[in-house]
Amino acid sequence: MKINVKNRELKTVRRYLYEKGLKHSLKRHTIAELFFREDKHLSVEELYDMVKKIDPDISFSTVYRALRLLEKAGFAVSRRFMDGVKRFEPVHPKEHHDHLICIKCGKIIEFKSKKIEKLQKEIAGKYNFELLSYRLELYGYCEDCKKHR
Amino acid sequence: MKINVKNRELKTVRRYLYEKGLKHSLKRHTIAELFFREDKHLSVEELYDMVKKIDPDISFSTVYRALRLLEKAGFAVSRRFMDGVKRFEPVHPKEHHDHLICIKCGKIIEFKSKKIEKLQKEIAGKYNFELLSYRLELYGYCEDCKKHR
DNA sequence: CTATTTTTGACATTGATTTTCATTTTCAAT
DNA sequence: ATTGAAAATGAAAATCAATGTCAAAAATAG
Repeated sequence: MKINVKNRELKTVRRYLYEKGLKHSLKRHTIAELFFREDKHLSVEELYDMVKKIDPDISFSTVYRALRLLEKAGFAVSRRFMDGVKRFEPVHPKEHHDHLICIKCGKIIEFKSKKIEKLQKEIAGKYNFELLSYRLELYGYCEDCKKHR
Repeated sequence: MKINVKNRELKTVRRYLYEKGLKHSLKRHTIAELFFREDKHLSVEELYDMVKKIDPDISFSTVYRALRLLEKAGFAVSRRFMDGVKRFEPVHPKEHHDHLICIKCGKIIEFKSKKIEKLQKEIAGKYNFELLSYRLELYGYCEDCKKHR
């Protein structure tokens, strides 16, 4: 039996809003649903362009604020890759992961490596750092793009 | 006998400028000297603030352009950490390195790990990526800051 | 020293992000 | 269903870092 991740996320979002005394609107719902469905790294701009096709009356501001809200609530995290643009991705109840980024087509692939994590902890320990988070990004040409460049 | 890194860098910068038909100005010299002397990750803003104390007649533009020039010439590289601000660091004739960043005081420590690099190559290979560059940043509290937080 | 070319400073522009504020919508209590 | 208080929304403005423009100033070759 398959769990419907998207609906579970949306229910939790609704509960969060309720607990915080915030309101649940159709527009917010549309945005969050699409965001969870896509389940990718998206900039405000990118998500806005997709949202527009579903409901042209949703403004950039609303998409922007919805993503900030999702982030504050812990349903999304944001990061900037080398282009300097902030991108959001849904947070899943899954482990930390890192990114392979194609510098030609922009494709982003997630991966994880326990071995690398272990080495990172060792390094932090060596410098007496209290390690809280980290980012590892690998840049290059993806399988498709390295053929035609 | 200690090698004067700073002067070696400046000589090379001067030669680079000459080869490119560019001019060597006192202001450029002041900026580059300070940049190499500090030998840290600095934003244009940060370097500008330091430069001002030496020569208040140097403008932000000039510092900005000097750093871009150093970057183009290969004497500096730039990157953005999580605060989204571009920072430059002098390039030394040494290997790739990564960063430990204190989220309280902003201190940046460099480190390298051959083991991690090897694992990265393996991962890129697994996804048929042609790996060109990468960044690894570890965030947390440094030795000093974890005491007083 | 002078002519030519580059550099500089001040300001303008860009592009992304964030804030403002007047208006509209939501939601709980009637 | 109506209403009133609080929150959400859209459009526009403000912000902020990064970058571009251009007339005036400075550097270098001759």
